[in-house]
Amino acid sequence: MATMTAAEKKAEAKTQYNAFLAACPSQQVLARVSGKWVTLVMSALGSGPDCTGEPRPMRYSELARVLAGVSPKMLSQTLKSLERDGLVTRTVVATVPVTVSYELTDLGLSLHGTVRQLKLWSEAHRDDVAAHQDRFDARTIPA
Amino acid sequence: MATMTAAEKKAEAKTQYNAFLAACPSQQVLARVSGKWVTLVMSALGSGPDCTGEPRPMRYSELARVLAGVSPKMLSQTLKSLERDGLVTRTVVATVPVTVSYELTDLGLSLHGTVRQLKLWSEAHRDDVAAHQDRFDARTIPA
DNA sequence: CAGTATCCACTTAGATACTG
DNA sequence: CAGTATCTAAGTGGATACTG
Repeated sequence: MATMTAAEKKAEAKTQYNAFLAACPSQQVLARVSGKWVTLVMSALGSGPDCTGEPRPMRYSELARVLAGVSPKMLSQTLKSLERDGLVTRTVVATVPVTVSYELTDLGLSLHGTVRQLKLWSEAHRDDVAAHQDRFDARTIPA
Repeated sequence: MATMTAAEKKAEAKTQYNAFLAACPSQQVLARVSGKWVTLVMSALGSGPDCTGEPRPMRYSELARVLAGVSPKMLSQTLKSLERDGLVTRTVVATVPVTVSYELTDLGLSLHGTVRQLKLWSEAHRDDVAAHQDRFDARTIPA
């Protein structure tokens, strides 16, 4: 039906693009890393509670304390996805009550290192960005 | 009122944490970069339509064509936020009808380079991650 | 051409309460 | 201690129609 051709072509183009999007490596990492808590969990695990130390394993409750404000749901969800991706290990010690500790894998550590690069960029350019924002807002809002 | 103390302490801790979160540089870049279209726009502008060329300016409609499936709303919104952050420039040429072109700034180019690192990590480790996911799912789902 | 305006759908995160 | 279950709020992206 010729009447559908335009819409069909559009839909098809979009499907193809979504496929490309889904396959795009940078999109995948970005999606993984951009969850609200994932970088914070990885930071805690990768640099200690104060983000300035050595990588070390931490327990669930310790993470919950360090990441003040995280709900059990989000912490659990975040840790599970990181475990699924092979970025952290989950170790259960059969004490009573049970003890669970989480630790970055080598893979997780390497991603942490890469994300650190982004962080360094941010620290290096945050003033730049803020200045641009101010100028932009000054030009657009007051009108 | 003593009955509110626990809730108050919790709220305060959360406020403090949100402040930390807001101040955390890596969170800021992540938030900026993780919009669905921002890396795609930056890629198009930074590597040409096929992601393998040189940085060059592109027009609104050209971006809309290359990023098949993007709505005018999202493209406009994405470009505006990138412009606000000083990552792209918006140039209006007073032809008729009007012509607008967008181009990465040096700042935008440098962020593009940093994000490229993430992309390289992803390409290097995607099989690793997929393998972990498969093993994880195999262990958890079939139970 | 280069957007803006409006309305809707979906995903994501948080609060809260309960369990092995 | 280490979570799970449920419900709700909020933010984010999409479809569509219209404008300077």
